[in-house]
Amino acid sequence: MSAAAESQREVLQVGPLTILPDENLARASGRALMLSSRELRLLIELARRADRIMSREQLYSLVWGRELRAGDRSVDVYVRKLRVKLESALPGWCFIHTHFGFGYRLAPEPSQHDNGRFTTD
Amino acid sequence: MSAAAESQREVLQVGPLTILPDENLARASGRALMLSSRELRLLIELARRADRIMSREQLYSLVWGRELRAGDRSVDVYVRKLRVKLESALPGWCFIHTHFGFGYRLAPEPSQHDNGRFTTD
DNA sequence: ACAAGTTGTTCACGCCTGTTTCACGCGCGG
DNA sequence: CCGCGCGTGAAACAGGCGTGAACAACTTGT
Repeated sequence: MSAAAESQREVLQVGPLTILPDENLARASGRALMLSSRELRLLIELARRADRIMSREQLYSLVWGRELRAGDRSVDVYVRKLRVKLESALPGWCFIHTHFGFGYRLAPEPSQHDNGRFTTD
Repeated sequence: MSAAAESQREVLQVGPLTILPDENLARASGRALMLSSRELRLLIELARRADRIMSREQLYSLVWGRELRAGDRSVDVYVRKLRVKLESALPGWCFIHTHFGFGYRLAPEPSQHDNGRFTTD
């Protein structure tokens, strides 16, 4: 890889999360996360479409590279693995939000998930 | 993703509300709302005819895809659910207005509950 | 090649959310 | 004051999703 390719390196910033796909690495407030290959890949694909709802079919296709079979819960399982590690690394933050019947959405939010209740005082 | 496909996407703007039917998502001042399938669908159909009075029969037909049966209060129930979540996300705004005997109308208005209402105990 | 640890996949149980329906009471309009 | 439309809470039901664990596949060290 040349210096030109280096300058193109993708850097995904999601709140206190920094994801470097080309380095196979994600950092939480600077500290490297210990993610497996699939976990990181899922986080990357979620982060590339941050704040957008991604269906299980889309995520499976992006991460596993093939079509999701009916009844396959792989995405759910890896979403959980990610949630556990992210919660462990950044307590008080909520990143992966479930949209019932649709899929998941990545967005950095404080644990108070009372969607839109602000004290403007 | 081409620019052509992107330009076809429906975007409904209702005051501080942004509704993206193709993404199954609605935002309040940029923040994603947590709406169920039916709630979102109802909001979409209301927003597509914003500022127009929609009868329960019309709304039910658009959202549920079949004819409203006599005595069915489903539309009322979901209007309430939407009102609660919208009020929670955007305090001080009133979006769904009741037209007695006719139906509902979606329009962004500041909540002006100071017009002559007092508690006489 | 074998053992041990790690990662990936599948399964089943049950909670929790969403949907439908019902009932009660208030309010609007006549 | 009366009647019906509407607001509202909650029960009942269904199924999507969270979760732990067993099992398989892969990696690493000796």
